[in-house]
Amino acid sequence: MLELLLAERRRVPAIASALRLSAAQCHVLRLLEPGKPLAMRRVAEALACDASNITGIVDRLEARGLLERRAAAHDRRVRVVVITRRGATMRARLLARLTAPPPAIARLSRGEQRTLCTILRRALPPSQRE
Amino acid sequence: MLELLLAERRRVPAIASALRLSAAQCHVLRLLEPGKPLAMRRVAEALACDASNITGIVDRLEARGLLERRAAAHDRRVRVVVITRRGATMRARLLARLTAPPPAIARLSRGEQRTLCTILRRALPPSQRE
DNA sequence: GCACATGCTTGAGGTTGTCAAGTATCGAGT
DNA sequence: ACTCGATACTTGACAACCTCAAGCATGTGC
Repeated sequence: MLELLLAERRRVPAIASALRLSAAQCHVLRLLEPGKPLAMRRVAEALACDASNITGIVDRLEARGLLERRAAAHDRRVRVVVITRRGATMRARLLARLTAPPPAIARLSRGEQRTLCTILRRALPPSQRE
Repeated sequence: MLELLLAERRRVPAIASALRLSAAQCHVLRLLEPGKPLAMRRVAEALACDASNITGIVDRLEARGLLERRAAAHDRRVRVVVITRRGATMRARLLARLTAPPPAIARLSRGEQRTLCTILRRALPPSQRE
């Protein structure tokens, strides 16, 4: 019944292409809080895809100067990824558009939005609460 | 805030690959109610992508015997797509899994599920109500 | 030190997506 | 009837994403 709501799925690629990004690149940028390096392994887990995939995605983001690869101090096998200044401003623009309520939500009343929020928050596993 | 809930996005590809399908192929199958031919143009609109894309997707679904291309009676330019018997059973299995409540929803109480339903239903444009 | 696991990269192969160009058909205006 | 423009589909070239298998460097446990 409500899986129809997943028609919202089109929104992410649309926002992405407006910023000259792809959906996968958006997810990586979203993960990278400025100043917080992240091992590529963690990125692969977050995207739930093969590690070899991340190599290419990070390659393209790095080529555009949005992030950097660095060596990890504790383990020389792992490469961490850090967002650059340019990447951070891009990320801010991205997040602004992602969190802007889509038209489907805007159609709801203020009260409905609030109850929707609290219900959905309860549906999230406790680890992911922000 | 609740765009985090779109982490559910991973569910469709997962269900798809379990049935040896891809996400795009799932969407096409979902569109094709048995006995109701659909012009490829309409499929492209529903998927919000280029028409040339549909050619390949339909090619692969047709090669697996899940649907058929036919000529349209009223306009010889258009090709309509019809789901086959095999495609219909595949579609039934697909829909069963898609509409099954994901774990995030199952965590909610019965009453919360009901109010969630009614709110989301109001968020859908009236044309899409089922 | 050795065997094994782990993190990343590379290469091949398949699917999805874009765009541009081409063919066939339709519809309207002349 | 004829032409012109729009529409429906296909094809080809190219890029991105995805998986798998293989390879290299590094850590870890015996």
